[in-house]
Amino acid sequence: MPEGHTIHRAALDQRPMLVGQRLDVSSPQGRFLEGAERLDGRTCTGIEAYGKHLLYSFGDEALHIHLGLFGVFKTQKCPAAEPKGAVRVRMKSNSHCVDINGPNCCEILSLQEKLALIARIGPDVLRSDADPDRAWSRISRSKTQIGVLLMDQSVIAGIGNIYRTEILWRQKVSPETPGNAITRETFDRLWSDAVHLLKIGVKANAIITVDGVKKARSRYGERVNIFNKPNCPACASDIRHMEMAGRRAYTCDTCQQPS
DNA sequence: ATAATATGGTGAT
DNA sequence: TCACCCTATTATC
Repeated sequence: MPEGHTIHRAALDQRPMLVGQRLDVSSPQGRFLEGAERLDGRTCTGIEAYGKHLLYSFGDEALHIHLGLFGVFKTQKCPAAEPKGAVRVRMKSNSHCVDINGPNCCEILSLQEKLALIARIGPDVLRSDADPDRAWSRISRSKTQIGVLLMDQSVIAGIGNIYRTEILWRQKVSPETPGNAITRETFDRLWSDAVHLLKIGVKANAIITVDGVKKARSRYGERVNIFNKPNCPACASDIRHMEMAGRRAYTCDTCQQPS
């Protein structure tokens, strides 16, 4: 589930459930007992997403959540059901209960640590305050392949493995193109398409990169163009895949040119 | 039914 | 380079 759209969607969903209320915070699984005790009974003052990170503010301190590969948020109305699975954190307001299972990262940050985290994350395509020039300056000066750069959260935040593959295919750019061979015009297209697609992702609460598809049926299915697919929907060529930034990237050598 | 795989990133080795 | 986090879907029998 978790590329940037999932986290921004969670922020939108959970704000009205938690913000402005005193929360009962616990760790049913037991691996966040100290942190839960520290936050228990305090008022949640805001929820903000930065790339794939979610920050629940409690005054100056913040609960920092990163879902990793298989962490999940589960929300329900009160009264809450028994915790299901390994619930690291449960936060209950008067009205709702939010459970977080299997996060990669679950910690309390001081104000200073929170600012440091935000500072090391690149511009987030889903944030209106994002500055694409920061990403452009990194990309245009780098010999690293664009497929690697798009996955580097310090260069550009929010894009994950599926969006990387799909954005490059839609914009007909080979993932193996060096960053410094990307023109400003091409970069602008990549950035705009990322913004466009992740916004759709927030709305649908799913990754959809095929124009005209509205609903998510299965995980891939008709929702993506070439990710995990054998053939290109545009030209029917074989889709080639390679390891890039530690994950499998896909490309169509006919449709996607180096630059 | 059970097994394999992955939309991610950190910290140890 | 690898273990970890331990969910959800997909693949295989």
